[in-house]
Amino acid sequence: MGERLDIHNSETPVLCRSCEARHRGMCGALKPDELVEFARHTRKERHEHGDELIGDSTAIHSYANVMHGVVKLSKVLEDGRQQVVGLQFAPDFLGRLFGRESVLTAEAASTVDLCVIPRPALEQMINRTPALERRLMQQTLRELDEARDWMVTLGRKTAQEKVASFLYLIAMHADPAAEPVDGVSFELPLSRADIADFLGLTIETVSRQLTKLRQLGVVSISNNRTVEVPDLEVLQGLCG
Amino acid sequence: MGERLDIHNSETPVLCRSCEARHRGMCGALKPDELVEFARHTRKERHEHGDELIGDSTAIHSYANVMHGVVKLSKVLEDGRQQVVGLQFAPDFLGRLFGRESVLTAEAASTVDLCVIPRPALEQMINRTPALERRLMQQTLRELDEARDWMVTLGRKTAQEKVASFLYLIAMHADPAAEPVDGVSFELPLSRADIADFLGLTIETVSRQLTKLRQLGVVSISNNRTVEVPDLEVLQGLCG
DNA sequence: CACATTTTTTGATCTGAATCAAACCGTCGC
DNA sequence: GCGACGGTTTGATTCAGATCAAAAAATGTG
Repeated sequence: MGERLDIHNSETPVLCRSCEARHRGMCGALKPDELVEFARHTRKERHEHGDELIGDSTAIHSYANVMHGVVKLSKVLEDGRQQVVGLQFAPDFLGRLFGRESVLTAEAASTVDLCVIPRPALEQMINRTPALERRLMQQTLRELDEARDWMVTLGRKTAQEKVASFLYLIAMHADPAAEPVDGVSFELPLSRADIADFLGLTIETVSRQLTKLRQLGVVSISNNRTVEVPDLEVLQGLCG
Repeated sequence: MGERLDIHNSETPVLCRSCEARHRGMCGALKPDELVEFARHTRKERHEHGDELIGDSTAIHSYANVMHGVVKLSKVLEDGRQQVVGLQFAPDFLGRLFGRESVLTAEAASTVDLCVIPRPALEQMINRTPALERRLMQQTLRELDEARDWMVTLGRKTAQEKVASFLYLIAMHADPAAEPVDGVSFELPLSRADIADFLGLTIETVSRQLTKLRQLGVVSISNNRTVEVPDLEVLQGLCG
């Protein structure tokens, strides 16, 4: 667990020092010299809300770490029906390893800072650094767990439970340290339309359920975006 | 692609010679001597339809390859609502790598043959054999892709499309070589109740939609289990 | 084989969420 | 300040799929 010993090492690239990926993300697997090598290939990119980061069926030329913001992963049926299949927060890894082309669309749900690395550079690094591959494996397994949890929500929960589950998910990501006992406050990273696409509902139903949760005193919402949850345990109780 | 050159090598363990995992599964990553080493730790197990292979919230002591049959992965909410979150066919890998305890239930959906390996043995092998870890990574990524595809089905498709998608999924697994142009015939590995839990529907709705597909001439079903699809392309067209 | 049990199908009715429609509310530019 | 415009909320109605109920078919059993 001595991974942080080198934080004050002058060799650590400046940009990496405050990066979440360095601590909790994939770069935590890298030794100082490996990190320097890694940073030689990366570039920082800022994207605004709505920007498409990866297009469906486009060739995969690069990967990235989410440094800040929220990325929305989604799929669409030919007739336009859309389903959000994942949300990525800092310090998640972005991109489909070993894939020929992307099978989904990635879009900036908020202002997003990415640390982008070209595909060949990362793949060489993975081949040389087992610890890095292991980290990425663990993140992939976590994403699989999350996807399966969400399948339960999509397949078996009521609209009310879905909306509560969504708020709970965001609350936990906004403040991962929060105990369910505490109250928390956070900004919704998604519009009602995106929330609906995440939950397999319509905009109207999402709105109605939010209203209902407000009436129950489970949450209060200001400016359509700022959510306050006085008691996370109550919210959790409504998740089904 | 010379992986099969050693098939006639007398060193290849007898049980492995006809095993799908040896060819398309994780054991394809092993060199002959590694395979021998691997086989020293494994045991073959047969389970009957309905047997619980892994219990929710139980410690993970071993992993396995599915040699034959279908395994159903599912999750339940406290009040008993159930969602099937995955199906594993030969030669899929079974078990949550690096996890402390299982977050789901695995159950034999048919008679299932497993090649079981104790957790420490596999983990040591992974640490010594990068190619093995890579294979498992690829399988995990594939499972993640499948989970996300299924999220679209659960969140955005109609009952008819869900049932068609399920039949199409099974048809493709029953005969992976089949072109969508051909017709195929296969046995359903799941009961109506399991299908309903997979699709987020009720038994009655599944039954009604199957009847409707039969009336449309898209499938014909005998003995409740044997399905014939005269034209896979038509079925695919109904998947949404 | 007859009988009991489980699984599946079919039918009638109900309901939660979708759809259709309109009002409301920032906020942005002029 | 005003109107225009996207996003959100609220209301009325419809409908797909759930629920309740029972018949029919498959499966097991002495």
